[in-house]
Amino acid sequence: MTSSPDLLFRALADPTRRALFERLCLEGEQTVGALTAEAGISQPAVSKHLGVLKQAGLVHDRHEGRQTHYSAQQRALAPLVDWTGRMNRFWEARFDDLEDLLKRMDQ
Amino acid sequence: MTSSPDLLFRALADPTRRALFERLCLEGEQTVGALTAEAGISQPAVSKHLGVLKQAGLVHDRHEGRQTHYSAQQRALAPLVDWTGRMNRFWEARFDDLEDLLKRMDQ
DNA sequence: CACATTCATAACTCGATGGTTATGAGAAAT
DNA sequence: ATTTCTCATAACCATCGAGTTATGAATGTG
Repeated sequence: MTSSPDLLFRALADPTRRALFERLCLEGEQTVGALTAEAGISQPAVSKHLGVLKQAGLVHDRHEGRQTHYSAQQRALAPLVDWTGRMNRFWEARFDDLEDLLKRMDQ
Repeated sequence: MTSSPDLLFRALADPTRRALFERLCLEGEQTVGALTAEAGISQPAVSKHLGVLKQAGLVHDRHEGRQTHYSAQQRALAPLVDWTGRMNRFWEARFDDLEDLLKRMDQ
């Protein structure tokens, strides 16, 4: 039972994969060939990385003729944002508590 | 030159490590012994994970007598939040462009 | 001092993972 | 029909990483 943040963190842990995702985010849809041209690794390696990203829901593929276009699915980052939010909420909560404490001590 | 988000993603990619960090975030400072008691793995394994988290700046350790207390450094998540923000900003930008386009088409 | 406790490090094992080359499937071009 | 192009998959290899046990260093305790 691999939870949702787990797949995301694992997929984005690899720098090559993150670079691919960033390119798709910043430059929009790209073919495998275009991605391979700048990735510095072989085409099969790129395809495998794209497969991992796809399984994590981070990218979407569209087949057109004999080439495949990949695009970023930024919505998939939501669980990641939620997670960091949950981890920070408690920091803020404690901060608020501290503020309250200081206020009460001040009176 | 491992960049900042890289260390963070890699550190948080492991579920055991993420669980440790979550515990420190939610329950506050803990000794290695306390963490080991619930981690389901050996003490050396926990120590190693804490070492990785520490190197990523996600936790801070405080030595007191013969035990070490670890606590979460939630501020370290900032680069991660920034990164997701950068990846999403473009999504919003495109969304805005689309909205603009639709408005212009409407007139 | 001798012993116990707490943690970190060393040495090792083993499965996961990222890379490669080879090849096949499908679509386009000649 | 044959060839070419684009991508995915298979098979393999090397490295990495997470776990283990064993042990040492440092601190407290009898």
